[in-house]
Amino acid sequence: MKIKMKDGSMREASFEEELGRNAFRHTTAHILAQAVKRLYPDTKCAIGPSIADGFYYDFDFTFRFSEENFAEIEAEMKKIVKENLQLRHFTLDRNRAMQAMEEREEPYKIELIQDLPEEEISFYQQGEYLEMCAGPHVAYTSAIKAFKLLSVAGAYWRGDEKNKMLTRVYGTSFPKEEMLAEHLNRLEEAKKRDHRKLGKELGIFALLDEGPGFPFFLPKGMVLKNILIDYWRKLHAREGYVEIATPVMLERKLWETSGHWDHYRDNMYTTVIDGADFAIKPMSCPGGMLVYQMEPRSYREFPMRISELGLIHRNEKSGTLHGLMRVRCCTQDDAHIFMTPEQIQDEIKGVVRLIDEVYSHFGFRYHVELSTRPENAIGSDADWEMATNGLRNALDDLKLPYVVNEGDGAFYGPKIDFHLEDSIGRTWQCGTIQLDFQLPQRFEAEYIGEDGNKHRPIMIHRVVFGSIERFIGILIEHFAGKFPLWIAPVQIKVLPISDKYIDHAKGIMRALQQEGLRCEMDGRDEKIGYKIRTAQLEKIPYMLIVGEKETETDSVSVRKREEGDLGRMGVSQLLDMLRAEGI
RNA sequence: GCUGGAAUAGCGCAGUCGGUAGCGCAACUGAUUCGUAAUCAGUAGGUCGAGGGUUCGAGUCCCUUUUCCAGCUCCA
Repeated sequence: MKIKMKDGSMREASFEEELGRNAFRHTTAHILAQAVKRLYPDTKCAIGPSIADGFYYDFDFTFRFSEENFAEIEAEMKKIVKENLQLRHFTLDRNRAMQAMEEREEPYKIELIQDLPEEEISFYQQGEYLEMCAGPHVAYTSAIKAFKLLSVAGAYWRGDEKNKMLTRVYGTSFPKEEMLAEHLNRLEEAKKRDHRKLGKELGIFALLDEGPGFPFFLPKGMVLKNILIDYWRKLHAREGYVEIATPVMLERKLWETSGHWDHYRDNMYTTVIDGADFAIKPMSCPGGMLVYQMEPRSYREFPMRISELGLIHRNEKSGTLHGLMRVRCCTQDDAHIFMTPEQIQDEIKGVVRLIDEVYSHFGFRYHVELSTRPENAIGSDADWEMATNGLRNALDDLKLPYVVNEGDGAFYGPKIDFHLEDSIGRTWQCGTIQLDFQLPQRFEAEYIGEDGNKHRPIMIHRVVFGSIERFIGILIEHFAGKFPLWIAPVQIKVLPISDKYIDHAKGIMRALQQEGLRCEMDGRDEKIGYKIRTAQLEKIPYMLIVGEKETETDSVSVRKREEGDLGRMGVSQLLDMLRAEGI
């Protein structure tokens, strides 16, 4: 494909390359806008970029727009493609650009021009349609062979909730019909992995009207949660952490000292006890500080790694809740590390390695972001710079690629975030490492240094899972509910062929339970095919079929979730096989 | 929180023009005793999310509200 760049030059790029794909989708967005203007000339256009899997365009319609309008627009878009319009690129100086947009009565474009620094403003024109746009674009509209409008939603003008809400139309496009069909199919498949659907089907968790955003963990979910916690405790003991638990609810004065009462008030649940204000903790750090403060501390204790599985509550806005991924109450696998300035680099690196070990263990791919000072920050510029550099240097030392998120840090310090992907490619922050100079200062924390003088410790907040709830959500989608043996809530189901073999089946089940395996039996009066079907739908890793032959020879027929029938074997042979897989 | 959509049996869904709620699976009972993804028959199950209104009559129309879904904003 030929691509027309902003500077007027032409480049060759295929759809497989980001440049080509973005130009392709971006051009489709222009075709959408052109069709909309033809059909509903009073509509005002805002912006229409390409995104990961397609494109969108924000419009200000004069009527109630809905998906029912899609057919009409898609028909008009097809016409525009067929007309094979050339995309002409040119620039206008600020005055003429302004004039052109005023003539066309495009108030959003005018606002954009006012904020643009350039003197020469880039435009693309296709047929009668003129768009102020930095491009790049494909050369002719006929390149867009396959496209589809997907959904419509509200979006604030310039992403600011104080601004007017516009109507965003999402769509996608491909050079071939088959590619579009394949993409739509993939979206359907992804929906089947949705942790909210699977979490319900597999009996892992529930969200009820009585507790919006407060998940109920069902027996199988609790098994999963406890396995993750066991794994986590083992790792942290190995890494030299000590574990504490601090109260869920603490007095207002503590939150005033920590700064949360001023900076996090809207998100905290509060109550009154004996006339005093209390807040349910939205994070565990202030409680952790109190533990640090209980005794005089020495540099000899450093680095002091104190972990806590903290049950935290945050009053998240109703519209932001999302299954287990975004909840109002969750368990953070928190830890606070107190140290000397010299220990910063090594400690951060240690935590990064730990997080990498855990994510790799589950087979996750992740990306790292460094978030810098936000607007509502507390603390001096110098502290922020030192803290930010500390994180940056550690990442550079480890040669870990990362993107910088300007202004996205916590109010008390910068952070490194680890993001994991869900089934449809949305990413969720899980692990985070935050360097904090503020809290030790606010609590006037101290330690006695080698020189015998008092010093202020440096503090790291860090989580590996992030929230265990969110991590479980990611796990469900990552494995599509087919958990590996070691975390499967039910590892084995024994299926007697008829009730004549129930006694033998029960014996097998008990023997495996004695070995610490999570094992159930399906003793219903059903045919074996039906029991297998049920167990497969429950996504249980191993099924043991027990009938006449097995009872006579004291064996089991093993069926594996993915591979099917593995043949007959004795229980000890089965155990060897399971141990080799990891249980 | 904002914009738009949705809510009917445990789950997945149908319900026409406003006329007294149905299907499949699951559950339960009985028959069946079976070899790697659904045996057959029967039974029971619903203040149609909640509250108000219009009407002779509301699952259906109107208002309020709760929750969920998509996106925005915000965030682990």
